Parts: sequence; C-alpha cells; structure tokens
Amino acid sequence: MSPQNTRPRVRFAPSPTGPLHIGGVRTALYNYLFARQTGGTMILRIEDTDQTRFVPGAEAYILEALKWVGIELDEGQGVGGPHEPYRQSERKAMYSQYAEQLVTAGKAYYAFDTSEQLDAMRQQLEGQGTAFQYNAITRLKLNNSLTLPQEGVTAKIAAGEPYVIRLKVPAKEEIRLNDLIRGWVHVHSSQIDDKVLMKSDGMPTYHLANVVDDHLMGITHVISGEEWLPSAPLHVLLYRYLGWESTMPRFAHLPLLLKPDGNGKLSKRDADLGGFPVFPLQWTDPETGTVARGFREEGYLSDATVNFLAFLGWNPGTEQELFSMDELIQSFSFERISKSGAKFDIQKAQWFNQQYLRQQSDEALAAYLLPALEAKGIGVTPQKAVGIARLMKDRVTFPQEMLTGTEFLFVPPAGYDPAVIPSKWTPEIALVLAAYKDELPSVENLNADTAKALLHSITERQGVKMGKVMQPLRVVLTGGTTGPDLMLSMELMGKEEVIGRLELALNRLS
RNA sequence: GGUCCGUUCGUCUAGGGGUUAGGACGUAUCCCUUUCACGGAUGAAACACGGGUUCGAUUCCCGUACGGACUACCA
Repeated sequence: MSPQNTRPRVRFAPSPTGPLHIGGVRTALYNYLFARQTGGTMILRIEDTDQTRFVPGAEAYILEALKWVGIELDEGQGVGGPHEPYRQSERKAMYSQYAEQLVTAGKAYYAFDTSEQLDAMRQQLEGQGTAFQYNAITRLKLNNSLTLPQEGVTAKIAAGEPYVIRLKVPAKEEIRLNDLIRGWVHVHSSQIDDKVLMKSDGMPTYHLANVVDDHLMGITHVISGEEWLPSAPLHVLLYRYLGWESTMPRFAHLPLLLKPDGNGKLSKRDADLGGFPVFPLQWTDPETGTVARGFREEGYLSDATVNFLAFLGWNPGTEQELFSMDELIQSFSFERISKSGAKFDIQKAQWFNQQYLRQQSDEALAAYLLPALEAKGIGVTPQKAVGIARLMKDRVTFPQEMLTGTEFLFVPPAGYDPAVIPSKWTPEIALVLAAYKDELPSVENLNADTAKALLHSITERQGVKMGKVMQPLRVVLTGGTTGPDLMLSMELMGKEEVIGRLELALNRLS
C-alpha cells in the first residue's frame, strides 16, 4: 500500500430527514478533527435510502450548518470527488450486485414475507410476552428462498412479486470488534436478526449501503454515535461475507448527548422545554411552518459552539478550556473521549459564548451592530458602533444583548425611575446638575475622562459626595438605575445630547 | 422483556492501589465599584451499592442497582 492509501479517510453520513441535530454536528466535528490532525480526508455522504423520509431543504441545511461551524469538506456531496455520486439514492444501481453476491455465496436469501405479515406476527407474539425475530430459527418457518423450492422462488421473482434480501446471520458465532473508544465488544450472532439488506423498492437498507459505500470510498475510520454500536457487529459480518474484512474500517462509537435533566437522548422537545436550541441553524419545517431555533440565530458564535461541542465527551487532559479549531485539531485523540453520555448543559455553552464574545475586537462587533441598528431604524456612525461594542461587550453573553438596555443612547428617556426620582432629586443635587449643564459647553472634547473630571470639580466645589450625584444623573440621562459605565455612555451620547437631557430634566423636575 | 454499553461534586470532567480526590460551569458569601454587570477572593458540593483480591481500594475482579442505546423493508 502506498502512503497515500494509509492516510485516514473519514465520512460524515447524515440522512436528510430534517435539520441536522447538534449531536450530529459534534459527530461531524470529531470526524473533521481526526481527518485534519492526520492529514486525512473528510467526506460528506448523504444517506437518503429512505425515500419516505426525505425532507426538502435538509441537505442544503446540512451543508450550511457544516460551513457555519467551520468544517471544511475535502470530498463528497456539495464538493464532488473521485467517488461521485455521494448521494446514496443516486448510487442505487450499485448495491444490488453485492446483495446478489451474498445470495450466491449462501450468505443471504430472498424473503417474500410482507411487512404487514411480519408486523402481525410481532404483535401477536408481543401479546404473549416474547419478541419476534427473523433469525436462524424462525427463518425456517417463513416465506423465503431457504424454505421455498427453487422453482417457486424463481417463479415468484419472475412474476414480479415483491421481495427483500436478508442476511443469513449464523446461528452460533461470537462476533468481536475492537472499538477505538470502547475496546473489545463481543456479541453473539444469535442476538442479531436476519437484517434486510435490500428493500422491496430496490433500495438498500442503511446497513448494506453503509458497508458498501464505506468500502468503495476507502473509508478507514467510522466515527459515529453510540446508537450505532448494536449494529456494528452486523456490519463486521457484512465486511467478512463480502470479502472485505482485511480492509474493514476501524470503529469509534461516540457517547451520546443526553437531556439536561431527566433521562434519555437529547431531543427537539428539550429545546422547547428548556428554551435553548438543539440545532445549529434555525429551521423552518417545510410542511408545518414550525420554526426551530438555531444556535447561530440565538447569537452563539460558531467558534464558541465548536468549543462547547468538542468538550461534550472529550477533554484534553489539561486545564485549558478555550480551544480554537486549530488547537482542537492538534489535541484531539480517541483515547480522551469518554465512554458515558454527556448531559447537555446550555449554561456551559453560554459561558463559552461569553468568553469568545469578548475576544472579538470592538470593530468586529461593530460590524454586527451596524446592520442590526439599521434594522431597528437607528442610524449611527461606525465610530459610535465601535464605542457601543466597547461599552457593552464585557457585559453580555450574546451580541444582540448589546442592543438591549442601550436604547437610551439614541432616545431620551420618556420618564424617570420613580424609585429614585423624586426621592433622591434634592435641591442640592439639582444645583450640582444645573452647574454641570452650564459648564459642559466649555469642555472642548467631551469624553469619559473629561466628563468625569468636570463633575468631580463641581461636586467638590459644592461639597456634595460623588456617590449622591451619580444615581440621579444616571436616571436623568438614561431613565433607569442600572446600565453600563455612565461616563462612557455620555461620551457616546455626545455633548449636545447630554446637555439637552440635563436641561429637559431640570425643567421637568424643578 | 432481551442484547450491548456505561456509572467521580447539580452539570462537564481530571485522576488513579496509599491524594487535603483537582479543574470548569452553575451556586453561596465577601471584595472591587456611581448602578447593573465584569473582575477578584473564599466556601458548600462527588468516587452508586455489596462482595472479593490486597497490608491497603474510589482505582483491579465479580455481582447488584441505576442509567442509556438498540431491538423496522428508519437511518
């Protein structure tokens, strides 16, 4: 094998059945980190073999979501490559030959039982407290090419009777696989049922398509969620029977993302309950029009989202928590992925976001603020937007929060907080602020420092404590009692505006 | 029900035969401060249980309990 061929090839293989779940994003991320770290290839394959569950727009959503979090594809749907097509529905013709190969080798068989018949059997047995399995024992009593005479089988097929191809799972065999995260996993073949490989509509099932495509595309490592662990032994069997065991990929089964409270897998319902997103991007259901919130739209920065997701089930073993994508690529390893599921804690995500937000430059945040303000019908200069970013960024978790509680920067207060005014609006304070108003025009360059210096000199001269003045001043200028640094706020409002508001207050309150 | 996988503070986790069991989020108190935040300091908070093995087990083994995944002609 040339060195070229030994370089890892990994794939992310979602189904376009709706918006990509955030857990799927993490799976894609781990694939990507591994690919980049090893100089390998990251592939996107669309597993759309179930035509009944196809959702328009889902594939575009997947592409956009991956792009948003910064996962670059080397090959696959959307970017092309040597193994096109990358949509399984378009590869339909490739699969049946392998299923037939298995039938010829005696490792698979045709089955004519309809889903209705099987469902009925399941129901009936369930009533008796046992589960039905299509397996080494029951297959002998069912309607398939193992029980039917050869002529009957060919006749049925020739007559166009619908059939599936099932894997003939051995009755007694120990199947082992060495998972990169879990170590050796043993499963007895008697526990595996005769899985359908080819459906009656001519499409392969996930199991066949997955194994065939992974082999054909030279996949070396299958990194996927723990929900696939139970079917991994089946896939081992498939690789073996297809004669591909020597080049079978390594498996790595990731721990699941769990509900924040209670039990179970993280689901869309949790998002509605907890008021947080479980999808990377906002998604509007094409049928119902229901909108599901997205991390991006909620104000999560993609770097923060990536960092947060990477740490759900993995850690570097050091005390560093803030990792850029490049650092994650450097540090990633399968050994440091934990085995147990991780509860989804949105507060940690918010903390990451806060950290990344303040790493942003004022200019970068201003670039966000300008259009957002414009949408609100507020026009500001770029310099003022930079000022707002500087004023607010250490105080908020999400960019949009820079605009809540800062209306006062653009609009004079309609009224004053009654808890402060009039009780703290004493004649003494009124005198100080009147003097402030009168002397402000002489300040050449009003900024936080000069504004503060002038107020200081006046309070000192009049023998009033600064602390007594600040609260009334804030209320008079902003209407409220809490908010960002007042001196900086005055700088942003501008001298004329401050004077105007003081004048207005003195008139209103005297 | 069956099979498989798992179990360290509320949460994410580090650690590992002898430790004051470490960090982060959250939380509490205090400090800073013109307010609210930010920031700083300090605190509360965990090895599921029972048996082994061992001088010694939270760490290794076995059970039990609990949790999760899977159990479709869905992926």
